[in-house]
Amino acid sequence: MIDNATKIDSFDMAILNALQKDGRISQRDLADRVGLSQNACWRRLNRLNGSGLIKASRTEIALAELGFDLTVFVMIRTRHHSKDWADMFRKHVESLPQVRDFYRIGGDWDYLVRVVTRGMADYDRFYQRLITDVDLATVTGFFAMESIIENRPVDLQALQS
Amino acid sequence: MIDNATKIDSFDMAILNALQKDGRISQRDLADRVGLSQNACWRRLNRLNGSGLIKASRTEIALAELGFDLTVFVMIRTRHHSKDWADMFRKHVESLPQVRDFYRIGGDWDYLVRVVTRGMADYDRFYQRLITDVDLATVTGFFAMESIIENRPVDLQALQS
DNA sequence: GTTGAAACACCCTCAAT
DNA sequence: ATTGAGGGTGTTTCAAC
Repeated sequence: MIDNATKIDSFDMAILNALQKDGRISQRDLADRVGLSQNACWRRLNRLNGSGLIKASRTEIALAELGFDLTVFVMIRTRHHSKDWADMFRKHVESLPQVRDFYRIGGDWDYLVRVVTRGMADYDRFYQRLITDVDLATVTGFFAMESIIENRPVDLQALQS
Repeated sequence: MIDNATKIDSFDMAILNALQKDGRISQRDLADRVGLSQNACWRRLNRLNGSGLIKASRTEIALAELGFDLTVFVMIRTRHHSKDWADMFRKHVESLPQVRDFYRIGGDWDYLVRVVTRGMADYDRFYQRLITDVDLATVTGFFAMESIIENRPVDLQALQS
């Protein structure tokens, strides 16, 4: 899906870095920040937009202030390991609106789901729907007491040391 | 921190919903989508920007394509439960660049950290630094085999059923 | 890669309804 | 709440270097 001919240099990295932190930065400020002219920066941005490296731009909402104040990490162990069952289970989990992240993981557990709910009653609605008509071996929820860091941008230019 | 006088109606919810999905949507398209005039939409957007409900706008990068292809959920059990120790531990974890999310959780474990690394060697750098000079009871990593859903917007208007 | 300029789209404000 | 219009800002393209 990514154009492998796309070569990414440190200017591109700086652009992506800045966009991660602030998706609304103006092209003038972006150009200043990375040390390019507005024109050159625009050309690179255009290339990056076409490269597939930029997935989306999202506004982050203070969900807790709107009542979505309970985050739960749900670890799931399944009993079935066929392709068909896995496909069915995926669709089932994707259909639950409280789900924000959904990973297939290795180790003791098979899946990890991060759900954001409007309090415990809403979490229980999620849980009841999760286990309805689906045969799961174990389901355990780890309740977030405090979000210390959420969705922190990755430093693309960090030295590998 | 939130102005409690701010009343949020279904138009505001629709605006926040749209911004979650696309933080770069033009005000014209946004107004069309939520069914308001551009002018009315702008006024609401202004109010929302001042309300604290809008935290940030971030561009999501295809990190795996840039080599950041290993996501690990790290569960941590501590041995110390004083305020001072907790403050020190927080700063320690925040200083590690691979950390994207950091929660204090309830249940069997004390903390959950989501890290994104450039492969296993980079994860091991994180791990070694994590346990250096810090006395942890247990550290277990759950390695993501597949990201099925990542950072899905919350449907603010979903019926509570 | 750079600057500068023109054309266009978008944002913000205001007036009137 | 709405439409419409004007001015300022930001984006995009182009020409020249």
